[in-house]
Formats: sequence, C-alpha cells, structure tokens
Amino acid sequence: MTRPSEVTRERILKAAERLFAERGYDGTSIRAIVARAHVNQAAINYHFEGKEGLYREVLRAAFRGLTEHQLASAAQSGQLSREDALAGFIRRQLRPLLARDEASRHIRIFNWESVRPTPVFRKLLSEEAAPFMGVATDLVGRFLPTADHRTLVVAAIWLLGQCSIFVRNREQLSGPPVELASDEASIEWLAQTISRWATGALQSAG
Amino acid sequence: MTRPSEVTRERILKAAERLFAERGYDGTSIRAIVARAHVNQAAINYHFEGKEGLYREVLRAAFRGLTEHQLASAAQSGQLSREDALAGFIRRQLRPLLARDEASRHIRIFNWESVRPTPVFRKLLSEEAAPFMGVATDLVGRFLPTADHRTLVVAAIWLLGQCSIFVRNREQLSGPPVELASDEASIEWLAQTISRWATGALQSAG
DNA sequence: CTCCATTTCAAACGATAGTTTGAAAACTGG
DNA sequence: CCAGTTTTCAAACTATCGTTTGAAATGGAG
Repeated sequence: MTRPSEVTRERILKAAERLFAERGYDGTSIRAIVARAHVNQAAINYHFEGKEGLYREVLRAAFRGLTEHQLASAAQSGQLSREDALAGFIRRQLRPLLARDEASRHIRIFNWESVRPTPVFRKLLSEEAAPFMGVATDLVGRFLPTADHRTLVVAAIWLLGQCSIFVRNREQLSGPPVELASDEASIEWLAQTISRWATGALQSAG
Repeated sequence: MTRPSEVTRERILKAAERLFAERGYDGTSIRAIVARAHVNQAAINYHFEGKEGLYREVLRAAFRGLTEHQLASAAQSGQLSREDALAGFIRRQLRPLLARDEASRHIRIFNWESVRPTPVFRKLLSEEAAPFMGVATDLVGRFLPTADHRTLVVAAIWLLGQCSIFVRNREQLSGPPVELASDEASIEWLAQTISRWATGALQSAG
C-alpha cells in the first residue's frame, strides 16, 4: 500500500526546510514553498493542515537529524582519551562551517528558534534535549570528576558556546573586519585551536 | 528652534525598539508600532521614510548603546591585572542576563540579525565593529603575547561565545532540562565560573 | 492676528499573506 | 473495467501588510 501522496509530501518538506532555514517562519510564504516544490498551493493545507503544521514537521525532522548525528558519534567516544573525545566533539560541532549541507540547514532552523522560540520548539526541546545534553555533560565530566551536576551542565553549555558562535555567525565572520576563512584547512585549524583552549581550561579546572 | 515633532519621533523609536527586539523585523508591523507609541500610522513614513528607515535608526541606536557601554568600561581595564580585566569583561557580557533592560533589548536585536543579517546591519558591522573587537583582542592579547593577529581575533570571538550562548539562549536555559537560575547570585557564580575556565585556558595557552 | 511651513490624522490603495472551495484528475480495491 | 476514495488543481476569499493621499490641525515668525 504505497501512498502516491508521499511524493508530494516529501517535496513540500524538502522545499520548506530550505526556505524556513534561510528566511525563518515569518519570512517564508506558502507560495514560495509551493513554487520551489512544484506542487499546488492547497497541497500544504491538505497534507499538513496549514503552514504551522508543516513547520512542526520540519522542526521535528531537523531536531531528529541533528541529535541523531551527535548521539551516533558520541556512542564510540568512550574508547577515546578524554582529550581526543573533546577534540572530536568540537570538530563535529564546527562541521556546518564546512558545507551548506543538511546539518547546516537544521542548525539555521534552530538559530531562528533561539531568537524567538515557538511553542512547538519549546515542547520539543524540553522533551528531547536531555540525551544530547547528557553527551556533552558526560564529556566535560571526564575532566571535572568532582563537579556537581549544575556545574557540569554549565560547563557543557559553555563548551557549546565556544563552537556555536563561529557556526551561528559564519556569515558575518567571513566578511570584514574578521575575514574568517571557511576552507577545510582553516576550519581544521580552528577546531584544533578551540580544542587546545578548551582542553587547557578543563585540565586546569579539574 | 525646538522641534515639536521630536516627541513623536522618540515615541516611535522607543516602541519600535521594543517590538523589533521582541518579534524581529518581519514579525513587527507598522500598525503594532503606532498602536504602542500612540501615534498615527503615517507618522512612521513621515519621520523615517518607511519601516526600513525606522529599523535603520533603531539598529544604529542599539549598536551605539552596546559598544559605548563596552568601550567605556574597557578604557580603565589597563589598570587591572589581566585576570581581573578578563573577569570584568565576562561579567559585563553577562549583564543582560540580570534584567530585561535596554541592553537586553539591544542584544535581542543583534540576535535577530545574526540569523539573517540585513544589508543595513552588514554595513554597520563592517564599519564600526572594529573598536569593540579591538577591546576583546587586546584583552586576550595580554594572555597570548606571542600570538599572531588571526589567532587573537579567533580567541576574542571564542571568548565572546562562552558568554553569548548564555545570554542568547537565556529563555530556553531557564526552563527544563537546564533550569538555569537568573537571580543575581547565580549570575555572579556563572560569571566567576566562566572567568575561571577562560583564565585557565588562556594561561595554559600563553 | 495672519501667514505659512510643519506635523498630524483618517481613509484608502495595491500587494501579498494563509486559507477555503468545489470540481477535475488520479489512483486503488474489487 | 468500474466505483469510490484519495489527491491535485485553479480560483477566489478574507485578513493584514507597508505605503500613499489630501485635508485638517498645529506652531512659530513677522
């Protein structure tokens, strides 16, 4: 029982993800989505019961894509030294700098939400952010074995902040006055530099 | 020659700053602004030549307010030890966490711009970000006397990232699963904790 | 007070937004 | 192949957007 409408559904989701990532919820019109997806305008209401329902689906997919990627990589980090695990974590966090791929779009959608969270996003975050935060807290916990839980959570966020500022402001930082390069070698250098500093901080604190 | 229209102008600017900070450029309607400012709808076009012109003025005021505050505080940091100067810088960066004051609104406007920069913002940034970045690079430069300019710029951004993630995501972090408190004592603890880690990183790197 | 530029105002404009409609087309199970 | 459901489609609907208009009100200079 293959559903013929799945093709339309997927086309809408794909187009909507790109546009929501690029222009945000308010800045993206139904007409822009259907034009890119090559479907009829009423298809969105038929398949998703409106713009908001479509956005909900895009948000869920983005969240799933991001956390699954992070959790999968973190599963094997126990075999690495804490320093190598930290460096790998930071390099993965900086990955969206390299290409405008799917992960990059997912992060952009999250960036929009971080400015003005929708109720849909709030719910998603409160329900499903715990595993990802667990990965990060476990990582810093290997450096801070005596720290309490609150400190570990703050340390995890602090670590994420060191990466996210480069990812989030990629566009501005590529121009003057910073002129941050985005070729593979430069990003690798950036990842190693941040890893060195973060390692120094955690080692001297633990 | 006092201009009677200044009252209307200021009322519009004040209302617009609040709404742009809260809902972003696209999410804020002219009608919402004039309703809050208690002025006629056409006043915006009369005084600012349209919504975009008004936004330009709000953006300029926000930029001025933020950087002036930072630059003024940085002027006397040369008398402090590098560790104390760093701690003060971090504490000032975290200030918007304490209250929803003017600085908090300015930062929110910048957050909107970091997701999808308007041409107005790009120009402003490329022309006037240098002094502020200079303060930050000078600060980290006291820890990294042998580093080249690119490394100092990256270190400055890296330092800003450690603070901005808490400021930017204040709303989400105050809820589950993080439950970050925002009373004065908690923020002071946060500032000292970040200062300790950042100091450790820069000391071990320099 | 009078004159004239400045400022305010209510109303309407064209454009675009998200959604609804009802019929046509396509597909599926029998 | 047919009957009945699912899916697509062009068009129109209502609401809201930013902007424009032209007259009314206001304020200061002579």
